Parts: sequence; structure tokens; C-alpha cells
Amino acid sequence: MPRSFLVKKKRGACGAWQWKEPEQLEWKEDNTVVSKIAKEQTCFSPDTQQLATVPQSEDSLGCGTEAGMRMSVPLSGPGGPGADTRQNWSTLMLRRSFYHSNALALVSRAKPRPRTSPGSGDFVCSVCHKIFPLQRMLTRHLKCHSLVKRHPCRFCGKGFNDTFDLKRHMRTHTGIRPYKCELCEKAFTQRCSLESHMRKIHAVHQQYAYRQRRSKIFVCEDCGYTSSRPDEYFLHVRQCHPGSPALRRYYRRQAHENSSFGSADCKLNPYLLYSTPAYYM
DNA sequence: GATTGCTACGAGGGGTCC
DNA sequence: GGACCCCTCGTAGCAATC
Repeated sequence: MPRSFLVKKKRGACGAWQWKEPEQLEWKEDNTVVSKIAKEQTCFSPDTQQLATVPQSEDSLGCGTEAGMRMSVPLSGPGGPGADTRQNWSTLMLRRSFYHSNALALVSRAKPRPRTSPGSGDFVCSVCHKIFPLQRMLTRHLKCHSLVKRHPCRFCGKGFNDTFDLKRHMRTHTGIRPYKCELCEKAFTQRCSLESHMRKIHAVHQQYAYRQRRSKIFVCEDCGYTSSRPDEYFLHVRQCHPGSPALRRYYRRQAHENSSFGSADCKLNPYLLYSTPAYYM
């Protein structure tokens, strides 16, 4: 039984949000989920910076293939499933406001435009006219204009463009809070929440520069175990969750490195585990 | 009603793999 | 070059509190 069934959901966090009926979702063969909300979609006009309702066919949902951003804004589902989450998780629905907030977020994000004219070598989004220095950044950005979400949540069906976003979202179901305050008993799902808490409640200011990478912590998404040491983390995963995808990724990497260095079985060597750079996982 | 603290999430930046 | 992975910041929305 997934731990998500045991998560106590604050009504405010989810109940007030609007969800979408599951039958309004279509699961594609590649395990992506796409809204079946049909004929009317909300479109953000980059020219007027306003939302408009436009007809839409599903064919136009391709990533960056059509001019104009399309966001689905289903308007049904009074009350939402927030009150039902404890009773029937199997009918969890996508939040209506997920799409709505997406649209609004893009409206708000459309305002700051640090660069208005592309230089040579820049890549411009044909939908929102944002400028990116690298092609791959534009390619990835175009996914946010698409309704196709390649990483669906197996609990609630909500889709994400990024695996990290999905992993982060899954903590709302599993209740795992890896970021623990050392000065009180509180724990948080995200580092920024902990840092905000430390700053506001304990007046502890982080000694990090803007966008500076923090010290890596390893989080077991199966049970919530955390460690700042990769050897401890992998030993835990190997002992408690031998089928973990994280472990399989680690083994793959070890196999790759073994083939490079010609060494024999070292994937169970804790010293080698410890030598694994933190960013490998 | 305003403020505060927290949750959740979108999305850009960057490193690495295939 | 695209995909993957992980990081960060910014912010909307909510409940609790003032």
C-alpha cells in the first residue's frame, strides 16, 4: 500500500485546489498523460500578454510545433477532491488550477524580460519570445508550452516535464521531508523551505552566494532516510531497497567506470561507493 | 483584513550521459 | 543534440495568527 494513502493532506493545500476528473486525462503509449479537455483551450498571447480562449485540436499539442501557447483550463469539478483524498485516492484527479496556475504563472513570468532582442547565437522561443543562449535550453523550454507531460505521478496522475519535479512532487504523497531543522523539530520537503524557516524563525542566514550549490544530501525516496555521505546512503539503499532505481543507476555507472578502468567487481566495495562523486546520484 | 510561515510547483541554469 | 539529473529561485495559494 503506497504511503501516499497514509499522508494526511491539509485541506488547504489540496482541498481548495481544483482537480480534474481522471476521465479527462488520456494516457499515451509512452506513459505520458495529456488532457483530453477538448475544444476550448486557454491561449496566452505573447503580443497582448493576455489569456484568451481558443479552439484547439489535440494535434497541436506537440512541443513547440505550433505557434501560440496552449493551456487547458477545465472548469468543472466543484469542490475538488481535497475532501476525498483520505477516502478514495484511486480517483485522485489533476488539479484544475494546475493548468490555470500554469497559465497565470506564464502571465506573471512574461513580464520580466531581461533581454528584448536576441543577439547573434541566441535562440528565441517562437511562442513567448524568450531568449536562450543555448539551443538545448530553448528545446527544454518549449516543453513547458506543451500539454504533454512525460513524467506522470503514479498516485495522482499529474504530469511533469522533469523527473526532478516528479520526484519532488512525490514527497507530497510519501510525506518524506528530508530537510530537517537542527534547531527545532520541523522538517521540510524542500531545501528552500528549510532555509526560509531558518532565516525567518531562527534568524540563521545561509552563507551561500546567489545560485551557489548547497551541500548535497542523499535522500532515500522509499523511506525518507537521508545522509550527507554517499557511502552511507548507498549502503542503506543496498540493504533496505535493493531494487531501488537509484541503486540500478549507480550500478550502471559503476559498470561503465569499471569498463573504463578495467577493474573487477567493485560495485560492492564501500570505499568505491564513498569515492562516488555526490553529483553522480 | 493584514501578516506570517509553509507548501507546492514552474521553470531556468548547469553538468553529464547516450 | 537530446535526454537525464539535480540544483536553484521565485511565487501563488493556503492556514494560522495577529
